[in-house]
Amino acid sequence: MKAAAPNPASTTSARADISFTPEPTLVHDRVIEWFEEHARTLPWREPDCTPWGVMVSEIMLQQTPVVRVLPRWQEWMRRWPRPADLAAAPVAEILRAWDRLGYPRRALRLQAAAQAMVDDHGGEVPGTADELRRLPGVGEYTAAAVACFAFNQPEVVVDTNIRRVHARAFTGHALPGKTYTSAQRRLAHDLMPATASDDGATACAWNASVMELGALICTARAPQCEVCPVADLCAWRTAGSPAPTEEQQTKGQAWAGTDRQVRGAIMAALRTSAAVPRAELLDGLALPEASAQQRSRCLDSLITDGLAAQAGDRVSLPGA
DNA sequence: AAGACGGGGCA
DNA sequence: TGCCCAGTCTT
Repeated sequence: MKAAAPNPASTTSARADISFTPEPTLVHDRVIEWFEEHARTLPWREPDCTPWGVMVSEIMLQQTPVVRVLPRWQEWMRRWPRPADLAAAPVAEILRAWDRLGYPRRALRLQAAAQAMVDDHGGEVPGTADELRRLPGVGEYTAAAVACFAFNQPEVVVDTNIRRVHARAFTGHALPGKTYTSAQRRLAHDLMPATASDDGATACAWNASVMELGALICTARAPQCEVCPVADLCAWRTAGSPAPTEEQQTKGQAWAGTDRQVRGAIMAALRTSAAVPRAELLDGLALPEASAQQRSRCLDSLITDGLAAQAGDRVSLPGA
């Protein structure tokens, strides 16, 4: 596939004055060619996958690795093949089917998004990033990703993998830093292939290819530069592969003893049981270090979030 | 701009 | 143990 020159006039910014090292078109061609040869075969990338299938995959893949998503995605698509199917499903079943993907509020938001599609979009996944962005649980990344991967629209897709590849190949940094800056957004935009000649096909290929390169080769910990198609062009390599600065270190979330751990333990217990007395549920958590107050507070927060329900003394998944 | 929000696998 | 992963939402 032939990549064209970067977008000349798709914005008001004076792109023509910006010069990149390395030359973007060269990187486009190399990375897209690499993708065509080495990309993983994933069900949501198959041509027959519906926009809904793409949407479900994108929500599941927020902060969750592909290998853990695969089996859950297969089951979800079998049980709820259209937005209306998920919208009509009991919340308890959805949370059980979400299993241990983590951040279960994503499952709730996905159902809310499905309901919005039924209410406002004729039961279909909306086809533009602006419409997608208004759905619950759909942020800047997911809106662009679904518009691009399901509807072939040349949106600027930027995830953690893409930020890292950009930081290394074009900015010369080891890591992109914790926050997504306006400078990074502008760089990603300026690096997009032109859309005039091919209706955005190369732009979408570029998005998918850079993401895959970041996931498989240009990884955070130990990048495999030996097999990288643009190693000889990479600004970070050219600079001698400097180590990450203090600023670029990732924050690292604590886990042991946090409310997130306790909430997760409560959800795990609720998924495998019918309604249980509150005290029995909280006392049964295998978390010796969690105080009674913390357990109680976390259960209350889950109820507030709509992830658990209490009727009288008994607690269960919502609607169960 | 920073913090909350799950969970498992790998170095 | 610490770090990382196709982010979003709230303050």
